[in-house]
Amino acid sequence: MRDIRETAMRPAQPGAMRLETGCDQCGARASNVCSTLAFKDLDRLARIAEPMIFAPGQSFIRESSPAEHFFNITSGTARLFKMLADGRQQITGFAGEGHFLGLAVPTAYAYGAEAVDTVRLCRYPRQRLMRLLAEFPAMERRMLEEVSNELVAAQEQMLLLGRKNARERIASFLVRRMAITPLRHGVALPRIAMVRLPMARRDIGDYLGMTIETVSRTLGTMKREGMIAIPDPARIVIQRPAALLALANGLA
Amino acid sequence: MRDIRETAMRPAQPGAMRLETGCDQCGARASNVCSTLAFKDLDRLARIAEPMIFAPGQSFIRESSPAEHFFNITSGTARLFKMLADGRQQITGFAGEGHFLGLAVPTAYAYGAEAVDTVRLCRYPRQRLMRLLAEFPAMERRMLEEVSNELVAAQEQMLLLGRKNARERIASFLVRRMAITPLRHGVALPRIAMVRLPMARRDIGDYLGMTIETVSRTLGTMKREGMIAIPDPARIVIQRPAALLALANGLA
DNA sequence: CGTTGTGTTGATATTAATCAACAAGTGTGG
DNA sequence: CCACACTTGTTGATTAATATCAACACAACG
Repeated sequence: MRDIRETAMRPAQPGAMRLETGCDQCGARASNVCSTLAFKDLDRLARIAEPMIFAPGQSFIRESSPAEHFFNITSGTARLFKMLADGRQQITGFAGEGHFLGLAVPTAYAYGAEAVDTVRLCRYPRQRLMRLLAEFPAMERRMLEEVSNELVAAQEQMLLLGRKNARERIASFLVRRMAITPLRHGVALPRIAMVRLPMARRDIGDYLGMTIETVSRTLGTMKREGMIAIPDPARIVIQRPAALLALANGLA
Repeated sequence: MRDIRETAMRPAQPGAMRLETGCDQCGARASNVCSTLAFKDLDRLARIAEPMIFAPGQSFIRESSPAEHFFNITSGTARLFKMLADGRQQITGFAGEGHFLGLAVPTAYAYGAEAVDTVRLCRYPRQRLMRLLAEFPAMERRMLEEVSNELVAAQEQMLLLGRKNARERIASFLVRRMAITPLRHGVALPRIAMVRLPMARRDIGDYLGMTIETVSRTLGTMKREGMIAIPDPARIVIQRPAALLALANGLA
């Protein structure tokens, strides 16, 4: 693990500086920590960051362990999960580039985290980061915004888990993923979209509250209906986005 | 709706003042907005508060409507819910005395809110409150804390909805409610506890992702097993708290 | 070239939903 | 005051959806 390098980008507005953290090792960048920090603050933040890299399957947060660190993913996808004693697992979310982990944890982590594919991230000692944060109200506001977004997503997921059937769950998942996939020109609903699924069927099931068999069967049915195509298990082509969206919202 | 009255309590620490908001009309108090505001700040906050009262069943937040207000419940219980077009409903949480509503909403409310029993609350114009907040970092931190707690609860609920069976869901619900009921001396797990359920079976079902029939049947089974007693539909006596807790965590 | 992991598909079991009936409580109007 | 409608909760019978158990195809890998 080598030194972190911080980059000051061209100011979006006069007097404002965009923060970008990354690491020499992986070359990745995350630019969503805070948008209004002074140059010297960037420096102080970067100085306490520890860049790390994790292979697929590696765990980097253990549920219920003391929350000593704060994480900022720079590339790859991680699964965040809660477990029951008998091994039943619920994935509460997937965290990708730019996501924060360890925000909503007063003392102990409320969930575990594992790398889905190769994950690069920057780790910050929690105490030191918190002391820094206290000095930068803008950063605190950015964190509130981030946690709020997560909460909205969590509420949406509760609706899915509590009230949607298998087809609607898969459709909702694909629609959400479609939004995550970077779209050219920011078009909201392209005629045909490709969704990448870096996670295994097991993870999709544990995220949507169903078994791998039901995930597979439901995808198979949609494929037979011409709603989607599956060139390989990790890629889904959305052939009828409008129909999928309607299904996701229980309108079909 | 009359004037709001603000009360300055004896300072917990020198220089710190505890905030308490309430309304003359209902007499209720909520003292958890912020614990470290100067006296003049209390005054400014209280000046923009609008005390309101809602009868059982009344709606005071409509899903997807512009988030123009921020709410602080002073007494009673409200249900927060999301709906699908065909009427399926998921209650994302119950909000009681001291809870904040409308925090995690950038532009539009992500959920609707209705009074379960008689609800008294203080409403704050969002814009004006936000301007005030910007001046009080302590308050912003308190909000982050609140949203974080909600997020942790939401993740716990995802585990429940995605992976627990009917018995485990009901057990988890009762255990959670048990924690909410104020306990004398703060004892964590009393030998016998009483849980009040101000909400109807319909609401419990919509919260736990099951039908009213399954809620009723599951409670009936637990009663027959001697795990709980049901003096009337709105009160549950926990007769074997340890067994209930084990069941809630999937250990039975 | 066997081994292992992943995804798919089929047959069966199980859980909870649905449909239905009814009891008890509540409010209304005559 | 009673008759009535209406709501809520409970329980029973049946159905439907998904889980479970099982087999197998296929790719990756030593």
